[in-house]
Amino acid sequence: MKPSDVHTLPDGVPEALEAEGIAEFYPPQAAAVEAGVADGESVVASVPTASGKTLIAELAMLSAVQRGGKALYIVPLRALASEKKAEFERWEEFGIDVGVSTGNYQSDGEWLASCDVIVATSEKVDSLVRNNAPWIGDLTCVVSDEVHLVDDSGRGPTLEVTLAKLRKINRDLQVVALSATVGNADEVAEWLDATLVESDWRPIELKMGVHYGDAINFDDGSQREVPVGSGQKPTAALVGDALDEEVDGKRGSSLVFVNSRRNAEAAAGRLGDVTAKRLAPDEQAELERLAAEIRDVSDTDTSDDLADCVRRGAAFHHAGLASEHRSLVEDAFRDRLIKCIAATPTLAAGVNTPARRVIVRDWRRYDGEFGGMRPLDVLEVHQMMGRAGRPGLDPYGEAVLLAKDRDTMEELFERYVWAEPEAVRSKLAAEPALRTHVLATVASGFATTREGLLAFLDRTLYASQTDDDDRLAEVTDRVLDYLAVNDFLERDGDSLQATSIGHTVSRLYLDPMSAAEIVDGLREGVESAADAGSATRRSRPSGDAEVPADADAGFATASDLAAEADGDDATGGDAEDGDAEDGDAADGPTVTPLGLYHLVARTPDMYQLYLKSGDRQTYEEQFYERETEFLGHAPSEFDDVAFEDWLAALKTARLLEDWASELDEDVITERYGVGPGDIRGKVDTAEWLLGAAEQLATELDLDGDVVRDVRAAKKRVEDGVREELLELTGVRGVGRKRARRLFEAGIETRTELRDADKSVVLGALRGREKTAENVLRAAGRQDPSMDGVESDAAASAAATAGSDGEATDDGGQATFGDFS
DNA sequence: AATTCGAGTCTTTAGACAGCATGTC
DNA sequence: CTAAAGACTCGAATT
Repeated sequence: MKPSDVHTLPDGVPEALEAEGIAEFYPPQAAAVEAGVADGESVVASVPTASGKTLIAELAMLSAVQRGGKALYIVPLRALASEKKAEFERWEEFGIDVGVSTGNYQSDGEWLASCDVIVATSEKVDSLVRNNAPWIGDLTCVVSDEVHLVDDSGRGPTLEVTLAKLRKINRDLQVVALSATVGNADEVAEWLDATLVESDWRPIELKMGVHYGDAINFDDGSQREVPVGSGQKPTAALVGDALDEEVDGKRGSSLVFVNSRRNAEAAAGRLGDVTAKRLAPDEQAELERLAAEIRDVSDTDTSDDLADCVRRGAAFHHAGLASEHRSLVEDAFRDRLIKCIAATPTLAAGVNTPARRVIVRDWRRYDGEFGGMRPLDVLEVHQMMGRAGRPGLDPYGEAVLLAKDRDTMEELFERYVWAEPEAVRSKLAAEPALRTHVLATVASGFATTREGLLAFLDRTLYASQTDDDDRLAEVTDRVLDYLAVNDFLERDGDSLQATSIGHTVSRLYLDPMSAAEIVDGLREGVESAADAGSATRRSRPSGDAEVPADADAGFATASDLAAEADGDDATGGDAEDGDAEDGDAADGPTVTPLGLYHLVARTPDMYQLYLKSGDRQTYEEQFYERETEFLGHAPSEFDDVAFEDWLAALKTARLLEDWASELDEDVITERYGVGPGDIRGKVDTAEWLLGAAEQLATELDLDGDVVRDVRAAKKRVEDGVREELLELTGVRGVGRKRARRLFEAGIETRTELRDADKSVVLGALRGREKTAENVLRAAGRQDPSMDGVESDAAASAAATAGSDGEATDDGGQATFGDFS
């Protein structure tokens, strides 16, 4: 069967597909067409990665649009949303408009309504449904990519409930679910009333095997000699071997999966030795350029280490990388410039990065709940192995596990090579998942009674998988109690209704538990502010009498210590603000940024930082020093679990405070043991939660000061600056660094900037004319031209002094970058 | 005397969605 | 009930 056999596509599309080289459909694609994907029929396609799933989705969506409909493509990751959008945009010449909607980025709302195909994350779709996006009702076709993720306890329930809601809104909705090969695709198909298309077929052969001794033993019985030199690690031997084998003049790249970030970095460092020896001269030059670009992304150790690997042809990849790092590495690997990536599972789930050889080095991963190292799921290992084989480059892909003895080899064959993937099971019947979805379901009118709610939940995968209806009802009742107690819902006899605040929580996409924590915390903040100066102090354990009872002394000690220890003064100033306000509580707030950061950090919506050894003591001390700033009730220090959580949240809050005190990225990454990507993640989440807190405070009509404090704390974390720079960072083109330099040069407000002496502005911005002109224009200056203006010496001196070490450190690079 | 090597011990441990309204150095 | 790699530490051997 071929594209022109499908008569439901828009004119020209079959020809375009054939022009792309699709002379004949792959067997799973043909099966899907026979099942009616292009005729509006629902289909579940459970097929290996890279076997043409996307085309199945495209056939469904394009034919749906041709019939006058509208299609939605649901992805699990934001990065995949942009990838898919770019892919679908090639249909624009046939009149198909493509839009994206994620938390990060979204096409204009009105345009979205006019789009034919919309790509969005599952959470975003859920949110759009909650907020009654007008176009949801127009959908005729929904594609759910990677549906097997309904098995995920954190995010699976969202996908499940969202699909149920979409199907309820439009009874004739065509659902196309794309899944990795799983143990029970039939159950998924049954749930969605869809035809199942199941296949093991791959366009590129995948050889799976286990390396043991001096050879890879493949599943087809063949062997490949890969001797491990003395003092050499098997991984290095395998990477080198792949690179030495040329097929059509193309050398083999490798992907190595390991179980921790640290292992990824260490392995990449070692593998750099292997790749560096095998680079062509032109590649070396190219890699040097790439390394410089990577180093430029962020001034941190992670960035430097990555650059060092990359210049030798290897790289590591994990969630601690800045997103720019990630895409630079991914792109260079796809362009075959980087020969080998050592990665954590980020890469297995993310954007498409195929390699000739995939090495699953670590097949066990630490799991705290399990209490040790736990073998990875078959599904997960298969996902990694599925990355083997680059279409058009490799005749086959090789996926290799490592065994150090014969027994392990047998076990690995048994456990992964021959094994069927696990069945996917719904995780909906857990309290945290239901808490949020029950509220949303009631708030957006999908159910108005307990029975209606249960009837709706009966449309989920969970219900179709369980025989025990009581369990769901039982958890639902517990959740309803919780929501009623916290005033998110009202129960009147049998009927359920969301309160005004309940609606807000649902709309803001908050976990109700986060909302309850935030509301409690803010209320307490207001009360203690009203309670001028007599902020309640918690009692200390008896041995701690030497800690000054006076708040001012306590803060001074804290900040002095911090400043001394780090050799910079950024923390000091912030604590001083606290001093002034705390000492004069009669007309100042007792709601400090740290208090707010801590409040949002201990919410279930914020992913906690891990307390390392020594951290416990550090943050316990800070707990007592900053005690008055916390909003809400601190747990007793004898309640070990709760207290530790509180301290972990304090660590997160301190990170945010440091960021909002203009501490340099490298200092923060070092102090908290995180990567640049983690800082961005924390800051993003805090921004979102503080934005939600602001709206909750407004909605509850809390004291105006609190709203103002929340907004200021949010702005500070958003821009990464202290209070006094907020006005300057409001100017386009002025971020935390430039604002500080301008401030040091005596320019403190937008007006002062607009009317400032040009030479002072130029000096403060390190003599970069173009930048200075843009900044002045953004500030509203009529004649921003810098022609013939000389840098003011005092201003440029002040600017460099303000950012000391860093100026000498990257000065050369910054100038260099300026010319490009 | 400084440096290197190695055995034994200690420490640490993956990932990442969401509101709203626009733009870093 | 469960692991393993890397970082660190300390002491001995080497240069």
